[in-house]
Amino acid sequence: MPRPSTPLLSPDRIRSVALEIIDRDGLDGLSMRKLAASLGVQAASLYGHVRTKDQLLNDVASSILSTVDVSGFTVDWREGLIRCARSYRAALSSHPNIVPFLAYGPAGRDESLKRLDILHGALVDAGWSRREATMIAAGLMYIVFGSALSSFSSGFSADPADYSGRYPHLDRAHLLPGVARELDRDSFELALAAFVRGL
Amino acid sequence: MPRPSTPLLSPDRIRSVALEIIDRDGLDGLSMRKLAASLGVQAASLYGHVRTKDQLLNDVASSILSTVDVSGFTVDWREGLIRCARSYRAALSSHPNIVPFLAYGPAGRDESLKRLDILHGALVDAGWSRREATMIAAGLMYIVFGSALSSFSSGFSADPADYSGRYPHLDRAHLLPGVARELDRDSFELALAAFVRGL
DNA sequence: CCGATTAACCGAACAGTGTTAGGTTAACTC
DNA sequence: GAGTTAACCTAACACTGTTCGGTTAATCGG
Repeated sequence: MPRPSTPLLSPDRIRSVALEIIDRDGLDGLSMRKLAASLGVQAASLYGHVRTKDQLLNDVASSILSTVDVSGFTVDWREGLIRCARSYRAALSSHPNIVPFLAYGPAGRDESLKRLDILHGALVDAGWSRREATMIAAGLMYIVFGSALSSFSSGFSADPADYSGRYPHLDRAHLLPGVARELDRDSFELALAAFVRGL
Repeated sequence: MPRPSTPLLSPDRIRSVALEIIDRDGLDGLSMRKLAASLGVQAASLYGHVRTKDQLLNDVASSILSTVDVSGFTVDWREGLIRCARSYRAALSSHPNIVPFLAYGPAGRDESLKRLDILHGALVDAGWSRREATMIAAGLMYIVFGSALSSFSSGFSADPADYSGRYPHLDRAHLLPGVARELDRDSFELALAAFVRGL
């Protein structure tokens, strides 16, 4: 195929289809050839619009992080922290398969830094020292990313035989998958509430 | 080379050299061929001792998690939580490059479940309901894994130009790499203390 | 002590990966 | 209408994890 009359590809379309594949098939399920096929194109053509796969994943991640809302600091800083954390978690947990990728790179994504900047400023305005503000923001991210990994409750087997006898206190762990979603949410809320209250 | 007089490979040696490579070259720096070369052997030979690369990584991860100490619950549960979390973090932060791998799989690693079982049991003994114990353990893992990702302070650039102007409150973020280690530790301690105090 | 079996390693290959170089043609610009 | 640019292509490179079939040494049974 030579140059088509109307372009088949655009950075936006590439990103959005890439995210669809990641959501459906997981992070390892995304290959440049597969992505190209979904776009009706050959793999090499992608490189006219995207510098590298890693960069593409960064862009996808940024587009997700850009939905995070940190505008809730008008009330008070505790409530602001809680709203910010909830928004972060909501963004990540709607695309859980990309979270392992976030675990790799530095947090130097622009969308992430912008929100961190606002968070940091609001905490300083509320009377915390700069160093304290940094640590509090870090702690909040620990809880957000830790819960987004959700390598906890959703990682349990549905087979009772995997636990009975071997782990005396986990004899009901096989029930976890059925309620993993709400348990994850409740665990997040508990951790968040305890953290903010304990500050 | 035919069968050598004394075997060159053993699961232990493979695991230990694999971990060396991961610590030195990162998670992506480990390939079966490179691992084999470091062991003075061809890649195919590894498969007589290891089922698959994924399984090998799981074994390496388990060997790290097996160093986590959860025996500190004799005092009281708050102190027990703190000691357990510190031990977990120490284990992970001494091999940070393997943490992204942990973000992938389910938490169904035996070494992890054994310690979770003890933690859960101790919390129930301390008077928490089973559900509360599960959520508290989850929250603790959030903080441990979130901080182990350390995609926070160690992910900042050392170039002031990356921040000045663009992020008004992060104008000293370029100083972070120099103090990242202690700042990460202090942030972890702050988050941990706040979480436990807030329960 | 000898024969059969098993264990440990190797070479070569397969299918798949990200990425690049060079070619072809349509659309746009002057 | 000629020249340039942009968008796609085919083909290839150097990798990846993994498997198959072969070769030889160590080990075990009689």
